[in-house]
Amino acid sequence: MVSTGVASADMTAARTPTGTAPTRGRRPGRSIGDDRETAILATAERLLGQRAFGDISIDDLARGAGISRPTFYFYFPSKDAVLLALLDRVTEEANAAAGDVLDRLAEDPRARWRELIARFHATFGGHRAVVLACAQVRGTNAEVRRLWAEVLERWVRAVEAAIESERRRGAAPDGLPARDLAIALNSMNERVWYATFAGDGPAVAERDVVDVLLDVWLTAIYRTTAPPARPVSRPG
Amino acid sequence: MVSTGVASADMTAARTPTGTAPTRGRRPGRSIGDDRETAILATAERLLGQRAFGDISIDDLARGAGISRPTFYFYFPSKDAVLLALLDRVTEEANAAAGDVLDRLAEDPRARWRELIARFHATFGGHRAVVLACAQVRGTNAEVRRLWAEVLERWVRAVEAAIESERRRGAAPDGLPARDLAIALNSMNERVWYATFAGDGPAVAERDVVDVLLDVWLTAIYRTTAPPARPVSRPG
DNA sequence: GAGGCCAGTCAACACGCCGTCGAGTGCGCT
DNA sequence: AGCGCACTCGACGGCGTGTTGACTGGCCTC
Repeated sequence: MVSTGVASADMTAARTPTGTAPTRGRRPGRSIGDDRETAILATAERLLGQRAFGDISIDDLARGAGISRPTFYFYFPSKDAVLLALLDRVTEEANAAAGDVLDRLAEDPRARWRELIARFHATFGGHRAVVLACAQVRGTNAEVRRLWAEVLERWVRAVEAAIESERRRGAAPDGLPARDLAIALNSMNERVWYATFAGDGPAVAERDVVDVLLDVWLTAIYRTTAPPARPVSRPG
Repeated sequence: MVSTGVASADMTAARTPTGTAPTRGRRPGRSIGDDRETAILATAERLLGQRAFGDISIDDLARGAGISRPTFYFYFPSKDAVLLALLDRVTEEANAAAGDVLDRLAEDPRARWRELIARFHATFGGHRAVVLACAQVRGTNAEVRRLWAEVLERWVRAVEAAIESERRRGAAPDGLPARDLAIALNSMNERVWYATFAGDGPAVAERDVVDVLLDVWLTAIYRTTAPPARPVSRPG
């Protein structure tokens, strides 16, 4: 019943209400607004490293970017929109980092799964302030929740397909529906990383977290921590 | 740097600043204040079923309990303290529901682990509004975060001990440090339940969630979904 | 080169919620 | 009769938010 209503992907674009490309056409190069916008983004990521998202006011963001509070609204419709833009950059980076490792599982399953988890770990760890802030406001902000659900769905589908592929080639046994398994494993990673980066409550040491997650993934998918690289020849 | 400072377990007790038992001594039975207090709690849990915690004002809580806003502060120091009291009741119920199943694992490991997970599921599902609200504000409220970390630590320790016990009796193979494994599995459950109850993003169907979690637990701990009830006789 | 449009800017306002203060009321005990 | 305490609330000050309306200066058109 919170009702977000309209709000769509253009939440980050306050200016140029026309559907055309922003700030392009008349002025070929960068307008002054681009500088301000990136300044706000930079200020936000810097401030997030120092205090919680809720303790950062719009005035802080504006002052940090060298503008007044009303001017902030010229660039972003709300504080949350800034975080959304930051999250967008991180998830894109994560997607790029993941690459096509899942297509090359048969080469060496254990090594490839580890590569996947390690790359996500590196990406999130490199922007932990943003990731933590998003996890914190996901509860209160429908837009962040929606965007996160979208990227998670994408990763779940990729893992689901990979599990099914491994089952088809005989490397992984049948069992849980691949989608359910993919959801459970992705969920585990998310929560474990959060605890590790946040450092509150029971957490796995940052040094060990990739191998711990990998172990659970492998046993859940293959029932062993040493899955075969080539199809097993079934007797009969 | 948010600095909670003093804040301790007495966050829920605003009245009777003396260290003695609250409202006891002069009046033997229940004072009118007890009614108000439970009315606030009941209003909070009811309202949480309708809208998010952040969209509930202290005035809403007060009006719902038939008192004015300032009077609310006589009973609770803040809105968060109400949620904390609610969470306290739920975790106590969960602890009670868990009982001693972990001490009876050897009888029938699969059945006992399933019982444990199913009981937690039932408890959380019965108070999903409270659980969801806590997950949402854990990011912004240090007290909720601390309390949740405490109860999680307790469960992690219990599971860790159970895993080590299963390894000692030869039912479970060695592998990851038991504590890391316990953290990963508990984290998974928390996040998966959250998604299932919240219904946003990729989630396991509520009907299946216990069996999905169970499967991952068993494979991670035993490398099989059918762990032995009695010690295996090792060759040699 | 006069006119206008438009990106960009901010002082000032209205709103909502929060936490507190100080002034009450009525009951029970002395 | 009178003190004390559980309990109550009107009213205030503060903070952060989002909006309004007016202002500047560059560039483009006629």
